[in-house]
Amino acid sequence: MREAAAADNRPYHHGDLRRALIDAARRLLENEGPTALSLRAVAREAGVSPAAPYHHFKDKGELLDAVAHEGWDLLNELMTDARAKQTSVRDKLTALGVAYVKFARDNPALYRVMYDCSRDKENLPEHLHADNDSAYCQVRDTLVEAGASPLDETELELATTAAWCAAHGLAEMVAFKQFDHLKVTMGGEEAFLRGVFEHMGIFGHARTD
Amino acid sequence: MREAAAADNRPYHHGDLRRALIDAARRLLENEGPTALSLRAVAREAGVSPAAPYHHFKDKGELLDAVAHEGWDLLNELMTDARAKQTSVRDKLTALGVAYVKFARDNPALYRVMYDCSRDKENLPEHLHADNDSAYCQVRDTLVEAGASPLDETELELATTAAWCAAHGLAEMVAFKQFDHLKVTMGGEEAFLRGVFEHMGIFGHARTD
DNA sequence: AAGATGATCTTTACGGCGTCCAGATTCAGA
DNA sequence: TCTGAATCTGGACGCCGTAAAGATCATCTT
Repeated sequence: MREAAAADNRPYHHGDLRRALIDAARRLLENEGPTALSLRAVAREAGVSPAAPYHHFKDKGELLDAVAHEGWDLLNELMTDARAKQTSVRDKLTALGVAYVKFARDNPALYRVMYDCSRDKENLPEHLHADNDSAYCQVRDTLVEAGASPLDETELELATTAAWCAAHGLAEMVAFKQFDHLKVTMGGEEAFLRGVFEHMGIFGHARTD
Repeated sequence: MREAAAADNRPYHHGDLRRALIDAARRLLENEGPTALSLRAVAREAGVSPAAPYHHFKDKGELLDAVAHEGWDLLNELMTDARAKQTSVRDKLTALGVAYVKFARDNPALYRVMYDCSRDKENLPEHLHADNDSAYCQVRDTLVEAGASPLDETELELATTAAWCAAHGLAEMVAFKQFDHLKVTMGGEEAFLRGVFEHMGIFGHARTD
């Protein structure tokens, strides 16, 4: 049986160290925050030497990219679920926005890694627009679904982008605790989030003016 | 003549090192990007030993706070000017938003420092809400100025926050070059920015529905 | 005027970081 | 079984943030 004991399968040499490193990174991220996420700490957490990760990632940035990718995958799943639970288009859009912000609230450190922060990357990963189930594409498709007025390509991209900006901005402000008091004044987080989105362009296409 | 040569006045000991350090930091930030902004590099740039800054700042974070504060001051000035140039309330709001995003585009590294990034601060500085000429207060006051419908306190704060989120989200997406192509399709940056803001809640108060 | 005082700056040092390199170990195919 | 490649370790380098101890210099007291 080798070492394929129970849950952890490490088929050869160390095992799937790449996987183990990503998991260790996410564990550290949750428990210690983004600043604690050094390559050495990840290796330590995974139980290997500081140089071991270099056989699986070109450098620290590539490990963070891998972690970020899993973050995006998780976000996409949550948004897919949130969208599927609603029937009306308007509710779908709101649910997408609320799910986005809640994800950022529940995984602030992971969210930060997803948007780079601290490295000086200049671009977001390409899969955000490419993958069909990506957050971006889901918002865009829902806007198409709404399509009372037939939107041209530029207008559609503009609306999607606007919604994304709104959600991202709100997510960061929530992370910075910019309005914990508003949440209570307005009767809970859900109501608050809906209130902000009402103010913003997620529903821009549905405006009557 | 000592060292009080020509333009640079260092009246005693070294001179106003605190000022020199902040300037050096901003210079590095512009020329080398945020990752290059180490405390040692700043000291080097200012021509002092690595430990010298500790007589003027508690730690690296406090230096960054000082740099960030100047960034906010600059942003506030730009927004004051932009607002003053317009007469109609609607134009004022748009001008505020456009000025905000342009500031972030022109000073991406500084903008990052202002929103922390990389340290795990959990809050934004308090002066953002306290100072009367702050970006936040200017948007809020302009919304009050608009005040066709009398807004209650919560509603006002909500609208201001929504506008801030929108602008911040857009600013970050612009920094990530998420739609350089949209800018050209829509005939320039100005038109693009206005287009996005049209989609968002800066004008939420003016909606007819 | 002279000496004391305290602020400012330098030197040195420590541990942690990202990364590279040389060697050891282990797997896979001939 | 032998060989070569993949994987991991140990050690090293230069950078980082920060602390402590000594040097320098403006200012204050007398």
